Order: sequence, then structure tokens, then C-alpha cells
Amino acid sequence: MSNDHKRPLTLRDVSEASGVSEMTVSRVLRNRGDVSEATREKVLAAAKELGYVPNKIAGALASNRVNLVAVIIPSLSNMVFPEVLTGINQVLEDTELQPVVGVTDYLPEKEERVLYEMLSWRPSGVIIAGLEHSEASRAMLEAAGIPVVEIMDTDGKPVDAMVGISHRRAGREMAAAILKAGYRHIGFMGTKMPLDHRARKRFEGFTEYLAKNGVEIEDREFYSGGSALAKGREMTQAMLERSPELDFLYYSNDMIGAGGLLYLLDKGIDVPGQIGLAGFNGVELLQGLPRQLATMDACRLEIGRKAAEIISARLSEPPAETESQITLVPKISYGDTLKRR
Amino acid sequence: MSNDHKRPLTLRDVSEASGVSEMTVSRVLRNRGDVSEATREKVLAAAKELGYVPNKIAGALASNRVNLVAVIIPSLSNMVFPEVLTGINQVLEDTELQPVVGVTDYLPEKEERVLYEMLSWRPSGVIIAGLEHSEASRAMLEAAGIPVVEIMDTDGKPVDAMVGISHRRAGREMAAAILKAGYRHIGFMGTKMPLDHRARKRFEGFTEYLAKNGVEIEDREFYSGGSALAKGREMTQAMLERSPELDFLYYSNDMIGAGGLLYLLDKGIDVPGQIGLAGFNGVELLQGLPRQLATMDACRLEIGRKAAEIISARLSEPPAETESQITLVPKISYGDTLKRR
DNA sequence: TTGAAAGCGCTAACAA
DNA sequence: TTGTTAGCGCTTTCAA
Repeated sequence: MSNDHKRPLTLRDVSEASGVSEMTVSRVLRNRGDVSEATREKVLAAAKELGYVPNKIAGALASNRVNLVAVIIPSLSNMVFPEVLTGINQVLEDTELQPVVGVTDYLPEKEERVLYEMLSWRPSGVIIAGLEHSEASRAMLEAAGIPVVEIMDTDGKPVDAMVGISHRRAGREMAAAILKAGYRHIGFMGTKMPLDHRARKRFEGFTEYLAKNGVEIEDREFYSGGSALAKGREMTQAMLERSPELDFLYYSNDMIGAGGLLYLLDKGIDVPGQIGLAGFNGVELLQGLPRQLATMDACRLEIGRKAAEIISARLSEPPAETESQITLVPKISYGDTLKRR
Repeated sequence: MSNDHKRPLTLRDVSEASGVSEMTVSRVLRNRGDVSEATREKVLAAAKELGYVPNKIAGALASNRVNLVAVIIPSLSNMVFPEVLTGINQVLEDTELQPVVGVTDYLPEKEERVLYEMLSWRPSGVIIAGLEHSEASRAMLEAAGIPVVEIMDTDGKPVDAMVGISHRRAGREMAAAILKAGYRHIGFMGTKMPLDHRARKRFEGFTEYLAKNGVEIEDREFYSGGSALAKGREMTQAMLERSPELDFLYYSNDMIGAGGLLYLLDKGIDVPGQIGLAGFNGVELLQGLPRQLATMDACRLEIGRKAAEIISARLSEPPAETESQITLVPKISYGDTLKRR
């Protein structure tokens, strides 16, 4: 631990301190090739003594191997993506691979920049949220020559592999459950995010199914910014004042749904008798509310895990066989806010 | 976009395609040095046409410059750290610097591994949560020869710079407010995390202040895992059944506090008359509850921003002057669950 | 304004 | 089991 000089230590320093060639030092530090126990110990002692930290930049350049997996997601403030990351981490932890996260804020141009930036580090694989990308982004992904897994959504054609759920189907199934339960006057609340394609697809699936059954959404409202719980409360109040005939409220995420639920309970409204509610995501965080919101699990952890497994399998030597188009099927959880029929 | 060969493109390819030397191509792509408009355009056209993405690994090795800032935090599933990241991002977005995140799960050994891993990419700076690190980690930070900002906590001695709040003081101040409001029978609930030093310090500050005023915590309970909201509810119920004399509940975070609050409201208990409540963090997410929980803002966004500013200032050419020990002072927000006196 | 040569710190491939 | 040589793709430095 006696690095007084400001210059970072190199293999050469360890080599000189231990009297072993740079090459052998390198072998010891990477556990590669046969090295006698004696030299091995000499080297490790010297490296530790000096406080040597290998330079991966040089290593990567020389070996043409970079054990990084680029993970590109729209947001961190959402609770859904951190959970996907957790799944990815769980799997990659048992491998040499390291995730590196980039955030796009749902902006295609930013996605493009982030992707470019990450690819310039020559990662071994890419996990990226969504199937919708700018043309330039798709081109980069195709040209990168590395495994690419598009996650969260399966309504579309992937560049390479994909793991997710069908949000269209999720919307349809919730619509089916709602109609089956006998509700007919439906309001919708969601985020004002034209670029959240998954929310859009859920909405489309939802309305299409209703339309096929002669039902139309009677009121809708979109929000942006602020505390989702508070927004759910406010929007619900506003909507019910405006459209008192509604008997069901479908929320595009659980947080605003929870806000709505708390509002209705406050008001002493009978849920799900007078008004039914459903959200989307299956946010574990909400257990602990006075009533459980009906929702649909987005399979976040599992998506992360499967995506990482695909990357890891493709990168193993020799490449392992894997399915490369995985559609998970979320189940409705009725909770206490959607009648069961 | 016609990279049919699997070999990634190099500067040389762009050089050949444009008839300009590699060196000049490099200059164009980095906007460095004087290049005639004519060649400049030739180069950019060729690069775009080929779909060239520069290799930062080689660039970093040659220039000995890596525009990465290692950000090391204990967890992502917490809502507090994503917000710190947002602050960091906001500031770094206007610079050349890029954050790279590593997660330690509150484990010192994992912190050590993650730190080692990140330092081996020779980042330009480090932002790391907490002041408590293993000896090896401290040694690495000291030896790295780059700006290091320790964040969140200021109760201790930093390796280099620090930005945060005093959690001891936060605990003391909450204790003071509680006593001042007249509560005397206090219960505490928190996470079972011996390695969460900030929660520990808050707890210590809290109990010390109480002790000085002749008050002692009368019941306590710790949880781990599961939905915080649900845990808060369960623990609150259990504690009040066990210790019905309690008139105040102090929660180590807002989520369990919210669970407790919902439970008490369910039960029709008078808050804050019969029982007062307080949490910690200032989670915006909770606005929208029927009552606002008393809490204390942890200044997460500001901490992230200030930390990034310090790194950025230190790295500018010439290095800008900055304060390097910043203690933010959180304010109590009384909400509707703590009497004001 | 442009180009040529050297070398960043490491590892692959080969030799001893 | 260990060492030597060459070179990864870029940028620095210096020369033209």
C-alpha cells in the first residue's frame, strides 16, 4: 500500500516488485494458465503490497473482450425498472458479466445517444427496454454484432432476442375481466406519455376489447409529474365529479390506482360494489393498503432474469442454445377491488 | 451502414473510405484541432455511411482519459438512491462525464468488490454512499488519485470530499420535536439492518436526546424484507397490542410509517391526538395519503447534485475551487401526524 | 492544415 | 512453467 508516486501502478511495477515477468504476473492475476504455487504467491503478495488494481481498459483492448452488458431503460424513478435490474443482477452475479445502466427518459434521441455512448465501450451484449427504437438505434444494434435482448414488450419484431409480456393482451384481459364482472361504465386514467409504448399498447388492447363488445370508455384523464398517489386521488375525484355514472376505473399504473382507492375509501364509497378499480404492475409496495387493488403482474423480475440468461448463454463458450423470443403471461390478481365472476 | 464483415469498424476503415489520414479522421470525430471544412465533411460522411462507432477503450488507453464517474450505492429498490442518481445525472448531463452505477446491497465485502471492479476501469471520479468502508476500500479510494465524494452522511471523516446530512442530528431533532409536543411514551420501528449506518445514527441521535431528557424508548421492532407498507401495518398492530400505553411511533422510514398511519386510520384511532407518528425521508410518493406523515427531508436530490458538482469542478481545467465538506440541514415537516408546539 | 511515428498497459501466440 | 514479441485502436507529439 505504498503508492506515493501519483502515476497509477502497472503490471510492470508488480513485475519488478516480485521479480516475475509481466506475462506471468498477468497470468496469476487472471488465474490463467499454469503457474507454480511459489511464483503465484510472490506475485499476489507484491500486488497486494503495492495496492495494484489492474487496468481493464488495457486488458480489454488487448484481449478484445469486455465483460460489460449495456442495460438501457427509460427511467429509474418508476420502481418497475429497478426491479428488472435486480433480476438482471441476480443472474449476472454468477458470471463474469457486469451490467452498466443507461437511462433514456423515454426519449428516442436520448436513447440513441446513450446507446452510441455504451456501444463505444464495446460491451458484450445489450439489454434494452422496448421494441420501438429510432432507425439509427436499430442500425447500431444490428451492426454491433453482439447479443441484443429487447425486454418488457413482445408486441412487435425484435432486432434479435426479446423477453416480455404482451401489453395489448394485458389490456384485453383486463377489459374482459371487467366486462365479465358486469361493469359497463368505464373511466381510464394514465400518464401523459405518448412515448411510453407499453402503456399505449395496454390502452389500445383495452379499448379494442371493449369496442368489440359494444362498450366505450366514457371518460379519461392523463397526468404528468408529481406524486402518483396524489395524482390518482385528484384525478379520481375530478373524474367522478365530472362523470358520476362511472362504475369502473382502470388506471395505467398501480400507484395512481392506489391514490384512487384511498380516495374512494375516504369517501365511504363501496368498492368494488359501487365502483370497481384496477391498476397495472403488481407493485409489491402496495401490499399494506386497506384493500388490495386489482392488478396484473408485469413479471419484472422474471423478465430481467430471462434477459440476462439469454445474454449469458449466447456468450458462453460454446454458445448455449436458448429460446430467444420469450413471452411471459401475466395473471390478473383480483384483489379486493374487482368483482370476480 | 454497410458493415457486412463481422469485424467492428476502426478509424482505419473511415480513413480509407474517406481518403483522409487516420489522424485527421480522429481530429474530426473529436472536434479537435483545425481541420478544413472540406475534409471535415468528407470524414463525417464516410463515418456515417459506414456506421462507425469509435472505440472508447482504445481512446481511453491512448489518451489516459476516461470520462466515467463511478457511483456506488447500497441499493436501488429504495427510492432514495434513484433520487440521488437523478441529481447526479442532472448535473453530469451538462458535462462530458458519465455516471456508472454499482450496487453493494449494504455489504462491505460487496462494496469492496464493486469498487475494485469500477476502479479497474480508471474512472475520473468516485461518488460513494456513506463514510464507513472496509480498510481495503478506503485504501483503494485514497490510492486512486481521483476526486472522491462520500455522500448521504456527514457524521464522520471523509477520505476526500463529502456531501450529506447529519443523521445523528436528524434523530435528535425529531426527538426534540416529539418531546416538545408532549409525547412521552415512544415506540420505534425500523429495518433490521446492522449495516445501514445512517439508520443506526438516526436511531442513536434519537435515543440519546430522549435519554438526556429522561425518556426512554418503551418498545421497538425491526423487520426485513417484504413490502414496507405491509410491514409497517403489521408491526404497528403488533406493537400497539403489546404496548397499548404508547403515544408516539417513530419509524425509520416513511414507507413503514405510512403503513402504520393507514392502520391507525383504519382503526379509527385519533392521530395525532391519541398517537403521533413520524417517519424519515420525505418521500414525495406518499403525498396522496389521507393524512400527511410527519417526516424529515433527506435532501436526496440536492446531495446528488452537489456531489456531481464537486466532481465536475475538481475535474475542470484548471480545477475550480469548491467546498468539499457540505452538510445540508433537513427541515422537519410536521404533516398531520405530529402536534406542533 | 495534415500526416507519420511512437506508445498507452495489457494479453495472444509462440518459443524456450 | 516461464518468458519474449507483437499488436489491440486510438491519441500524443512532432514534423512537414
